[in-house]
Amino acid sequence: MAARERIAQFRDWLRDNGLPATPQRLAIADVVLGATHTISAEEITGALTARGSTAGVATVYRTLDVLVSSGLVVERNFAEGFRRFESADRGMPNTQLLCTTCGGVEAITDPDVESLAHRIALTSDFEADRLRLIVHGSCASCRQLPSINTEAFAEPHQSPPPLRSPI
Amino acid sequence: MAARERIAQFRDWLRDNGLPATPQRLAIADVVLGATHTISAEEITGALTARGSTAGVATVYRTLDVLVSSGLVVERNFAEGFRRFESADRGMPNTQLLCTTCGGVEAITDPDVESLAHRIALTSDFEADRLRLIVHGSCASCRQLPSINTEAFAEPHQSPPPLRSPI
DNA sequence: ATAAATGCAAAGGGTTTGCAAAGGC
DNA sequence: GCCTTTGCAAACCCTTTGCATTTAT
Repeated sequence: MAARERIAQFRDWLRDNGLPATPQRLAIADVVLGATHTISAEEITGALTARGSTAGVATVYRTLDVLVSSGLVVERNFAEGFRRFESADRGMPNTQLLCTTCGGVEAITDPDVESLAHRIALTSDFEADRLRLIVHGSCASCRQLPSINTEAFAEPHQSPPPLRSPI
Repeated sequence: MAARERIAQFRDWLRDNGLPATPQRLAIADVVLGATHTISAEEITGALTARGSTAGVATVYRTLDVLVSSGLVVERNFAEGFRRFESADRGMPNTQLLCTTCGGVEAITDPDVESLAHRIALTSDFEADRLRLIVHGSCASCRQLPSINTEAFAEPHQSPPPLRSPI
């Protein structure tokens, strides 16, 4: 598993941001980044005690915030009444944000898209193969420059317009 | 406005199910079904007091359950720490299930797609306009044709490699 | 008349916060 | 040693539940 590398990345990120690499943080990162699936705050504390180390509930939540800030972990909400967390290293872009003004495309990865699509496919007795969420709208740059041309930045802030028409 | 018709529908649904059409229920239905956007439980109580009528918090939540059961209202979760509700009548298809075998297209509407897209757009500082979830895969009919494969993971279609294996 | 809904307040569950003590850099 | 983190518990927020009272049919 690349979990060890990712923990190193977390340690580096902490150092680069002047944050202490406490044993609790590393242990929590180890649990979350090493989990095969999503994991809840409660499950994290359980996994910690199971491996000998411990961390208070507050510390778990605060560390999760740090992990999400570092970009190594993503939060996933299944409307269960609590949140789940998962390593952010899985998945290639499944979502495209298409700016109708500048034609830019931002490809992002969001695990919830996979979950939702899978759930919908199940409901419709459909076997999902590959999927994509397409969102048309206005990117931040175009909204902040209502009348001014987008040449404020030498280069277009995104790729050329999409080749394939949505639908 | 069609809101009045929908309230009549709610009243009918209550009668058909032997449930009393209390003034609180009708008032709450009026607020939710008449709202232009999503609305939270707190906003509902606020709107009620603003129009003279009142309803306890518990009644609001219990009535929301009833409204969702009737199918006239859908719950939407934006991971804000609380829930939002919306009239279920707006919703043109936002999801397409494309069968790569027969080329068939099934268009469906799922409120969660809207919720998810809005959440993603928020995170990316993107203003969503219109959106669509596209799922490529195999429809039920086409999967039953090769009767040798029960279904499970017997032998997945060797078609183009999936962008990512469904969860 | 009767079964159900309401309101109030208290409980509930996940998450956050305040503050003294502990610890990384 | 300074500044941040930790741990504990209380506080918080949204939501649900218990129970006496009110109400629709």
